[in-house]
Amino acid sequence: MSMKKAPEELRFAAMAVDAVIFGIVDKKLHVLVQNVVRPPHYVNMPGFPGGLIDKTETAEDAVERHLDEKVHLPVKDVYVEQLYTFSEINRDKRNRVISVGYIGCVKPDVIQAYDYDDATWIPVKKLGKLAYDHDDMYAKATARLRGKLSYTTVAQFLLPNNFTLTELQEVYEIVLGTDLDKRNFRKKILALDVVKETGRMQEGVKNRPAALYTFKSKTIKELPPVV
Amino acid sequence: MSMKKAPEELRFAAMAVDAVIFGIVDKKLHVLVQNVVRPPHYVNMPGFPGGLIDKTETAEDAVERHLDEKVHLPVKDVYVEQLYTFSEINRDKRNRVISVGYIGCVKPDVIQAYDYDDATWIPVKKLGKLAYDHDDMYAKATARLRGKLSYTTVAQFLLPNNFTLTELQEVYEIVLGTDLDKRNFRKKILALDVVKETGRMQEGVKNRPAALYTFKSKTIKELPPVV
DNA sequence: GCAAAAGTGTTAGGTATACACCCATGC
DNA sequence: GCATGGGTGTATACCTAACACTTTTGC
Repeated sequence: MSMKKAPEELRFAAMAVDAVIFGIVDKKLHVLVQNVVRPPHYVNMPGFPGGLIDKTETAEDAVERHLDEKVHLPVKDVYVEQLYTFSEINRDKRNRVISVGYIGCVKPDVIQAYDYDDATWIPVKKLGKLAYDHDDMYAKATARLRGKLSYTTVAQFLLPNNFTLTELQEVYEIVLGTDLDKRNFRKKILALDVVKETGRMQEGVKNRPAALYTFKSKTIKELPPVV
Repeated sequence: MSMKKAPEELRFAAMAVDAVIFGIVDKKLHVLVQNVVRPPHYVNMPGFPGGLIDKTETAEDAVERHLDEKVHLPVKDVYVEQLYTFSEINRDKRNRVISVGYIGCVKPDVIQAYDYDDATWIPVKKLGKLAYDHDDMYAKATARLRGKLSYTTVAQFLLPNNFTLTELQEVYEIVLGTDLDKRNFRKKILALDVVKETGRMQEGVKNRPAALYTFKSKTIKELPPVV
């Protein structure tokens, strides 16, 4: 079956996707940005990676392709979900572009091994003015991330497969910006029955080694509020 | 300033909006549907109202315009928020159309006064197969409505400005599909401090008249879970 | 033996749940 | 006076929050 184009006068806009990819490095929340080169309005301003949707793709396909092509992040390394669609008429000052925004999370080992010059992981506290309407996109993205963290098991996509309960707690503290009580956090998370002990221990640490845990399910699950 | 079109080969898709509008009639949750006439695939199948985004509009503008034009629901009568963007390649079998879905809520008096033949409020329990991917859209829409009801003051958009606490409780029961305890519900909702007594009472009821309440704020607010 | 992080329980306060009867009104 | 829905309080179980010391390891 062949898909026809809509009549020309209806196709005034290009469709794009953009992705706000989060990750934790050095106990700080980071996002992946790339300089935008789109004269005359946005030259060397950081923005979130993205690009146009192709006629053979869904938006989900497009975001995966652009993450791979533009910033060398293969699909398998990133959890993505749709965030919000941005359609302000002048959001891209050159042409009308409507963009479907996504959020994503990557595990720390992916960031550690990240080796691509044209994109940068920057701590969210150091984010300045971004290209297009990406400031707005960032605001929606962090709000979503915080919500998801409390009510789902997204934390698993910001951690290695095996992690200590302290590391898990730190994910919550870093993203939510609050300190949590160690004993209460452990009681809560264990009661939720989403993680299990691997039986293995931390190695090569210069203090008492912690037990390593893993999420029982590899997929995101809804939860009663963790925090 | 004039907005250029993107190059022709990038503009393969038309952009649309669709809106799942909820309302309560006779203590049952209803949605507004309209028969789709789009031969050869969708003829006289119910679908949610919507239409194309125009080059001078944002998606939000478009959804408001189409609700007004296609189903005679003026903006002022409906609370709308963006839901999700649907981009499956064959979601509209004739042309490539990407649609930004919205959910909306209207107050019962709007439905009571509703007088337009080309659209119908139907009880959600009677929804059958819908046009396009609107089944999927409906699933996302109800899930969102349930979430919003528990964590925000959306209920205000499904009720008259003045309502009894029993009516408020019924909104929760109808949408969430659960029975709630009257005393506990009242304690909870009053503790949240979002409604206030108007000082007025129900009139013309054949039993003890209930006190009328109103929401303190006309806009949606986040809440700790009501239910 | 010291520095560093791991691991572990109890108490008190507050919140959620379960539950039943009297009240005001119209007819 | 009866039918209808309005309005109210208490006791218990559960959950949350606050809080400090001992353990294990590397150096």
